[in-house]
Amino acid sequence: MTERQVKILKLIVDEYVKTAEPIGSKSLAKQLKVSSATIRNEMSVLEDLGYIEKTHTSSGRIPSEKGYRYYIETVAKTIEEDTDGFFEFEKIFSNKEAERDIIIKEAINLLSEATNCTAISLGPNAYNSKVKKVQLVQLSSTHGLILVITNYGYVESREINIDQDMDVDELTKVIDLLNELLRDTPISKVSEKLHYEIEHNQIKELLKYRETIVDSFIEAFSKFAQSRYYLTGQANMLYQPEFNDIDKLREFISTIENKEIFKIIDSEEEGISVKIGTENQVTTMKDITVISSTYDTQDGEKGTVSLVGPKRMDYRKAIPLIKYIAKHIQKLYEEE
Amino acid sequence: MTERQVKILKLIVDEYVKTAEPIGSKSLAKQLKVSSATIRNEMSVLEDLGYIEKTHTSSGRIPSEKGYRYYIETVAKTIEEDTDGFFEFEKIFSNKEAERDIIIKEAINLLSEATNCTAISLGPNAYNSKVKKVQLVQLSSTHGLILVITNYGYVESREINIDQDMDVDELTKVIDLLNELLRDTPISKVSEKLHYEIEHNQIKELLKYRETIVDSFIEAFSKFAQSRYYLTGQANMLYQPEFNDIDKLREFISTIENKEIFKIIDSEEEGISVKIGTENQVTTMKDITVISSTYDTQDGEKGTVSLVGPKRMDYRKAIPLIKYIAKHIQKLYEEE
DNA sequence: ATTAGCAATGTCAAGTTTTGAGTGCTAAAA
DNA sequence: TTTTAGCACTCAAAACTTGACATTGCTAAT
Repeated sequence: MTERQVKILKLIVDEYVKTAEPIGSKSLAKQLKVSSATIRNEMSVLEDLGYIEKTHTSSGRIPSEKGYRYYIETVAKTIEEDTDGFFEFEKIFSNKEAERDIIIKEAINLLSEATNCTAISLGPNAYNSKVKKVQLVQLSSTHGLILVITNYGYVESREINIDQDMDVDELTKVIDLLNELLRDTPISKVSEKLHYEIEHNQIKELLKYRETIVDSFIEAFSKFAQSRYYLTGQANMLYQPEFNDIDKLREFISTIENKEIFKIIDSEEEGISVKIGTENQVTTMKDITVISSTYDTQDGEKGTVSLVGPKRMDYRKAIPLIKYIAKHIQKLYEEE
Repeated sequence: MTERQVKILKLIVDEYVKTAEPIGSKSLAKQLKVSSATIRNEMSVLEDLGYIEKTHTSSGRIPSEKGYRYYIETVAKTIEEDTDGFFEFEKIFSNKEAERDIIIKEAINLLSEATNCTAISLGPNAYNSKVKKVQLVQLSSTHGLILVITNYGYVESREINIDQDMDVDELTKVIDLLNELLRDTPISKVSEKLHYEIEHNQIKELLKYRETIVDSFIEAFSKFAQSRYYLTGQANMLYQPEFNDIDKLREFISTIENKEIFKIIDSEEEGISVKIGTENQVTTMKDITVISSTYDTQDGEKGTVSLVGPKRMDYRKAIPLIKYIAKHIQKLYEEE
């Protein structure tokens, strides 16, 4: 590919991303100061090489998947440090007061709005997080609140009734025992461990409260099991011209709701990954691009930030943005 | 209106709800065992009375807003105790283990699915709930977790750093003090109260921790301020034929996202309310029906369950359903 | 009061024409 | 050798035409 051909490919991608219309030779001629005939010749070469394609014999060209791929590899990567216009995001991440989960949600919301795509945050698989502390807070003589706190600082609560025949001091002892027993136990192992201990009668005290306290704890733990994800902005996609066809939209939404994207997002790949169209193995996503970036928590866990949208996506904006967000979420975990 | 005319109106509504197509005289003739000409005469009367209308000169009839209104007042109200087919809902509400919020969410999800409309739950305005307890849980020598628990059992948490120069015993005292000071204070008044006490130097101890603890508390409180609502099922609306026109859909979604419906839902009306089309004062909702029902909590607070969808809605199903759900949510509060 | 019959009306789907943006090729110009 | 002007050709999208169809309103007969 000559330098000029690269330039033309670049322009085609940029323009097509903006307008969603096939690009003709005339419009490029103006920008490159050559005649449209010259552009046509070059386009013909680019088409033979597979970087662009026609929607029909006499239409302008649109980028092919290979074209996007090339664009991303060469063009987008060179501008990755361009964090201009990230002002709104800076504001979100510089808020030292707010809780991490809230900050992440806000960033994901803004990401979706800024790109008109669906944004997804897949938190570190909470199922693997560990118990830091369990606690009983007494609310009244008959009510209490069981709290479970993990090493990521997540809190789950369950209300319980305190029967009259329960002695508060004794309850406290049980909690202390549970704390001792469960500290640093992965959430996924809690249920197993409790049942084991109870069955082997190691802790007679627990038995007495089986029905109430222990079961409530297990309930609270199981909430963590649903891995923490946050998905937003399907409605923003309404404004993408590719979804003027409502059936496409329906298909897309149902793909998302069926959790099919998670197969793609939840991959093992490190760092940033861009899957364009058929590069996603799922057939319903042949016109969809998924960009995701992983981040590491302090504990060797991984989380993911992803963006799902049409192939015709503003990669130039989206890729640096996702890198930026992943980096900052990771920072949030480091500061802990 | 003669009895037969009522019968025809009823059939038109039922049929139109099912098919979304204008109803002609022929199809009704079969069911009523009279000729189509007779039906046409009757239809003509119904049209003069304003209960039905034509989409164009030679089309079948569709119900007008007045027609729906009549249908709801007479037909739907008589079948309100019909709780057949609520099996799935019974299952959700009979789960005594799950937390109230979870049950409500599940019910709202199912409501949206069962009706293909958007469902909204507007919880009792948490801003009016009261502080039941504040608590500090120490996680490590340098970290703590501040917890605020309200009379509805909601928990909000904020992590804080514990500086070395903070004495843990002293911290506990501060918490005790805060507990004493804030118990039963409406959330909305907390910030005000704290600032007042601090400025008037009533509690010198607080001053010292202003930056960290007190501010963290205020943060945690402010989370309650966003009144708790849960909105779901916009995607289900994709399957309503009225939204085959994507612009209508866009308009609808943006109405919802702009929180305009809350103006309508959050009304003072008691019990169930059905607003059809232009009965909603918002112009963008002239083709939309909103059904809502309030429920009471034990504390004289009110919550709302609502359903937003096209005017052509299955009122026969939706109205009893919403009544049923509101009733059961109210029960959840009573059992507390 | 009901019905059969029929002209009139407007939608929808299918087919046709027109328009215009865009291409590919060729031959001349640079 | 590269670039360009010119022109015939292609196809999609928009505009228009047509005919089939459902449905109405009316009239006159039952």
